[in-house]
Amino acid sequence: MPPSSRPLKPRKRPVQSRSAFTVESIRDACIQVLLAHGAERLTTTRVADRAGVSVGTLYQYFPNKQSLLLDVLERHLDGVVREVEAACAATRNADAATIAARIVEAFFDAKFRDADTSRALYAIGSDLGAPALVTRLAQRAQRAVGATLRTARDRRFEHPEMAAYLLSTSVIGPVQGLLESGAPAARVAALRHELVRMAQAYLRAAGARPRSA
Amino acid sequence: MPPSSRPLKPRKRPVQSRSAFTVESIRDACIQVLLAHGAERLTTTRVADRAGVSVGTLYQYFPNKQSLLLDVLERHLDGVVREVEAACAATRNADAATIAARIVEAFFDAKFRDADTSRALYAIGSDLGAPALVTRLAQRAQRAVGATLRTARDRRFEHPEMAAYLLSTSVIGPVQGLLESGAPAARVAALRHELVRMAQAYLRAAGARPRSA
DNA sequence: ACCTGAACACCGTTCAAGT
DNA sequence: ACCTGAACACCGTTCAAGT
Repeated sequence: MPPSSRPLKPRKRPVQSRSAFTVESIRDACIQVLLAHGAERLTTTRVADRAGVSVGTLYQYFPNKQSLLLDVLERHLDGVVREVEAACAATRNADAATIAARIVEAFFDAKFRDADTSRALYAIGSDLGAPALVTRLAQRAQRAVGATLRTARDRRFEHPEMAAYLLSTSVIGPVQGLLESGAPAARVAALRHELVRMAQAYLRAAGARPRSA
Repeated sequence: MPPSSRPLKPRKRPVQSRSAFTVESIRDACIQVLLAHGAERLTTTRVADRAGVSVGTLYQYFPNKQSLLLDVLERHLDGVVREVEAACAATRNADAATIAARIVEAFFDAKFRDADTSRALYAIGSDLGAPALVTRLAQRAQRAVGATLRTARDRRFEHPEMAAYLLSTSVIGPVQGLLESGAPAARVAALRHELVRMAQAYLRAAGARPRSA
């Protein structure tokens, strides 16, 4: 059946604790299969096998393959956004340079903490539905960033949302490229530092000093 | 058969002119189906139907579905890179701000010239093999950018390749976000302008003035 | 409540037969 | 040289039957 013709969300919620364990093992198996076989070899049967259940069980909790992949992707991205939000909360009222550095570093580090998984999950990014999810989570990050930018003690931004958008999204490409190419740690570290410089340079250019022009 | 177990490149080359037409119509049909039905409804039979040929014919020129998608994606990206390369060639020996502006604008405009197609093609980005292709073309762009940065009349860069990498990749995220969200033209224009500012601010920070410190 | 796995439909790919 | 389309294998999804 065409997977896009049905609602994707209404996956069943586990009621008993043994099934909560089942669902979690299916998610784990999904990532493992993704890492071991790649996205195109990822089969619902294979995931179920690896999880030690039958396909039927998988379909009791995930209405289709895509919803499983999106669920796994969402959990990953949610963790990343959570760390960005924490960085924002922690740098309120700091100067713009510090804010820029902490935010960029938070995103960067969250992505590279488990680089293999991050990389494998990019493979999901195409399935229709993923863009929407990514957009939604990106907006959450932008809200946090924008709110913090407004508190910068040494800068006043005319369009904090736009600055937040650029700050949040400009990191994506460089990071994605590093993950995909499997760059060595030294290069990763160098680019992390360079990204911070870029973010700071941008905020310096985009925000005016509040008192003295 | 698993699509990843066989070499993907050796697709047949058309010899007679009528078959050259056939191949081109298959490529066109592929984009049309992508736009009309989306990536997950894109079926080799559907593409062949739309192209007015049989599936068998499609498989004479493309060893499998993925190679067709990659071919279409490659043509698109190649065009984009070509425009970036042209912008680089045209701004040699200009000042860093001009170089930054022309390069960012070239990429931006190439992507938004046919925004629908650009957006639809992101759906391919996942198929294993696409990351490699994207990486390869991104490197081509970076070489061009790096070479031009070295000629900037008012700046001297310690690591022109790194600056080129950041300049090239930092545009990807913002543009992708705009395409996916279908942002209105006004917002697109505003962000285009802001991206230029960011690129310029970064080059100012990353490159030293040659004579007077 | 939860699990199983054979059965069904659809799609990628092939190949013997045509022009 | 090029094209056709029925045939085959594999995978997503379902559902009747089990505990």
